[in-house]
This record gives sequence, C-alpha cells and structure tokens, in this order.
Amino acid sequence: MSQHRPTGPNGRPGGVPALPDLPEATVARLPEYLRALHHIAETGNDTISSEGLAAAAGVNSAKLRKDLSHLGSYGTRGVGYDVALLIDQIEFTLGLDQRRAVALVGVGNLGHALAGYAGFASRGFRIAALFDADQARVGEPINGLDVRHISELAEVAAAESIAIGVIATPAAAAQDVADALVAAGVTSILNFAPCVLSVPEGVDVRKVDLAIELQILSFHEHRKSALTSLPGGLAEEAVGT
Amino acid sequence: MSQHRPTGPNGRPGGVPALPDLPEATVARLPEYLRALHHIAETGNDTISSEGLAAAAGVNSAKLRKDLSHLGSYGTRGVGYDVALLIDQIEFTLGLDQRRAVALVGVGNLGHALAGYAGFASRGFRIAALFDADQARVGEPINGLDVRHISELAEVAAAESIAIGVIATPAAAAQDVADALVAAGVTSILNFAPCVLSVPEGVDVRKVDLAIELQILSFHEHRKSALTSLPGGLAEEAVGT
DNA sequence: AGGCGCTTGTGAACTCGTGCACAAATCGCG
DNA sequence: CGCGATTTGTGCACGAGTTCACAAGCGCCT
Repeated sequence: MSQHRPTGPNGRPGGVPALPDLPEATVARLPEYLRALHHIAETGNDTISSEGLAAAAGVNSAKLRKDLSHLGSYGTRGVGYDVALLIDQIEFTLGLDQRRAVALVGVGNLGHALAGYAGFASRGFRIAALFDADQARVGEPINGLDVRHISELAEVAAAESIAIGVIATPAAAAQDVADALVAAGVTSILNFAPCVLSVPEGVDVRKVDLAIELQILSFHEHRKSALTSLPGGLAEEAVGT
Repeated sequence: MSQHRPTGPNGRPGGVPALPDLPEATVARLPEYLRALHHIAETGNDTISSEGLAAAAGVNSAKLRKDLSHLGSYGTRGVGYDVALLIDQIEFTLGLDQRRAVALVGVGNLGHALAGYAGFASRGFRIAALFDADQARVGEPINGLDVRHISELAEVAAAESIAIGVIATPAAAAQDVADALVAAGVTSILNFAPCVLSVPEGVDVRKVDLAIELQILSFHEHRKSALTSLPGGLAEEAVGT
C-alpha cells in the first residue's frame, strides 16, 4: 500500500483526521477509481485527467471531479491528477493504509472460492481465519490456512484483531453466524447468504446475492424482448452498477 | 415457477404486456421481496401485510407499498397481500416465468464455485454451458456439465438460446470474453472481473466486485475507529445495500 | 345496516444524487 | 511578461428516490 502519508494541500493539520462525511454514493465509487488508478500507474503514467480517469472507471467526468473534490483538492488545473498522490489519498480515505484482517465463515462451495480469491490479498485484505460449523471440515487446509470450528471464533478474532467478517454459509445458518461475529467484536459484515440479517446499531452489513443480480438482468431481458414486438426503438444503455 | 398466470385487477388486458416502466431502484428490490415471499409461503402464511413483508425484506413499509403499487393493485386493504398471487406477479415482472439459460465463462476459482451454486437453479436460472479459454480445462466435468472451449460459444449460445452470460475470468481476458458473448447474441452480462467492460448499446452489464464490497466496509471501519476518539457519539446504522 | 379497526395506495414535501456549464487556476510558449 | 490552451473545482438546476401522513377501501362485529 502507501509508504508516505502526504499532507497535501488542505491536508488534515495537526494529525486530526478530516472525516469529511462523504456521500455514500461517492464512497461506493472510490474503490473503482482506485482500481483504475492502479491500472493507469502500471502503464507508466504519472498524471491523469479527470476525463481519462472517468473513462477508465466507467463514469461521467463531472461526477468523478465532484467525488474527488470531497477528499480535498488533489488535482492541478490545466494538468490533471497526480496518480501516485491520488492513490495514496483514496487508500487513506478507505482505510486501506492498514491491511485489514478478515474472517471467513463457511467453507462450502462459495466460501472455498473466496478463500482462494487472490483479489482480496492484492487489494488490502488478509484472510486471517476460516471457520465452519461442520466438524468434518475442521482441520482441512485451504490455501495455507486450516479451517477452524466456529466455536473458536471469538478467541481467534481477538488474537488477530479481526473487525470484518464474511458470511458464506447457507441462509439458515447466517443469522446465528452473524450473532457470533458481532459477539466476537466484528463490526462489519459482508453477507453472501440470501437472507436479511439483523444486527445491532453500529454494525455495518453489506449483502451480495448472486441470484438477485441475475434476476435484475432477467427483468431487462424480459423488457427487451417485449419491446421488440412494439413500435418504439429499443434504446437502452448499460444499467448502472 | 408459476403455474397460473393471474390476470389480476388492472391486469394487462388483451395479452398486451404492461411495461409500466418501473424505477430502477424498485427493480433492484423486487428480487428481495420475492425471496422473502417464498420464505413466508413456506411458513404456511397465505397473506402478509406490507409491514410484515417489509420487515422480512429489510426495507421500510412505505417504500415496499410504493414499489408494489407500480406493478398494480394486488393487495387488499385491511387484509394485506395474497402471498401466492404476489409471487406470481413479481416473477412475471422479472421475466422468471421462463427458466433462463445462462452461459458461464471462466471456470477458475470463482467460476467453479458459481457453476456449483445451487441458488441459481432454485431461483429461475439454468446454467446451460461452461466455457474456458484454457484447453487444459476443456472437457473437465463440473456439476454434470463438460467445460467447452470458448471458441464454441456462438454455436452453443444459439443452440441453447442463451441471452445471459456470466464472466468469471481474470480482468485481462474479460473484455475479449464480453465481445465474444455479445457476438454470440448475449444481451445481458454479469461481470465478476474487476474491470470496466465496454459493450454496444442495448446490452446490459452488471458488475460484482468482491474486493470493492470489502473496501466499502473498510471505509466505514476506518470512520468508526476514528470516531471513537472524538467527542460525538458513534451512532451509525447498517449501510444501505 | 352501520360503525370501527386495520391496511393499502398515493399525494406531497423532502433528501440525495447527477450533470451542465462556467469561473478560477495553472502551464507552456512566444 | 502576457496570452491562450487546458483542466480542475463548483454553483445551480434538475431528476430520481425516499418518507410522511392520510384518505380510501375492506372485513368483521354488533
């Protein structure tokens, strides 16, 4: 990640973090900008215009500029943005200057794949432990880590200072796992199980449901095929992410 | 899925589909309502109030009512919604009354897991074919399906009338795969590769990036830990999905 | 038959997000 | 040194989405 911590223009003076209260929509796009910036850095470019970065991230350039302006003024008019500086700045904002430890619960079909997903390691995270409720799976080595029983969660979470948990269990087990994660001090959960989790205030939950994504696409398919039999054109652009 | 196709109140008369031009935000929530409804149906309930369904789907009840009102008037005042009728209605709207064929490209770590994910089959989709560019993987049987070489894509897509494609390849290959899918007649793509795809007008793309989800959680972690050292309380609710 | 309690459906205010369009700032060149 | 080309940062208007609050409708009980 970042070596030097720039105290750029309008940088947070006196070591007090800014906490500029970013719009949620902006936060959701920052990771995309970050990925695009890393890609641009690899091609050897030192600076990039808002137009170029916006294209690489698949967004409107005005939106990108407004998003970045929320972090502070890190561009140079007439020139563009310093790629390395912007990478550092976004990584700091996202809290990626420290490599965060993640607990993964459920090493079934999907959990297995997640445990081996290189994208986590390369983008700021370290899968610190794997858990499962099935005693038959406990002890199994996956990607250099032994699966542990869910009952050890609290102990391991404390030892590894884990604050983020990933749930990749069947829906029926997900709420129990979420409760256990919260009890172990986890305050952010990524839920792959197709169900709603209830968690105490202060705990963030994000949900990824693969079937839902397909169902949304199905709707648009349905709509498109209905349109072909109607007079109006079939103008439709890629649906927002 | 649905057996009978109800022509409910204000139902589309004369076989002309309604196409009520649903707000995109509503479309994105319908699958969640559908999942909750199936769950409620399993518990034996025939009707459900907006309050109850909203709780099961994790949303505000006013929002739920407005969403459902876009599909037409399928509730009964003083009573609630007929569960079976609503399921049929949402499935029709999402185009799930036909089981849609899906092509999965890339049977690496993640693709393997997706190929075996039971949630697709149980929620309206049929993985019709698996593809990979690596000749070493071609022929490998996964979950009852043989992996085929990507060059066969167009042929198979036509034979199986595949309109939806899933990309689970490395980012470097994703654009080529997307081009091949579009050439094969696919008009909806679910992209798991961490990159922006460019596709012609009329093709829908949805992106799922697992690392991005974690990075968004990381931001909130970062923010929470910064807040603990500040005067104000740490009030924060679960972040929107 | 009539009234009462409950629940839906929706008008209206409000918040949030987006995109245009332009002023301000910076660089390079003559 | 000044001017023009270029690009950022942002004020403003617009549109989408959310939430409140309540009228309209339905069933049940007396």
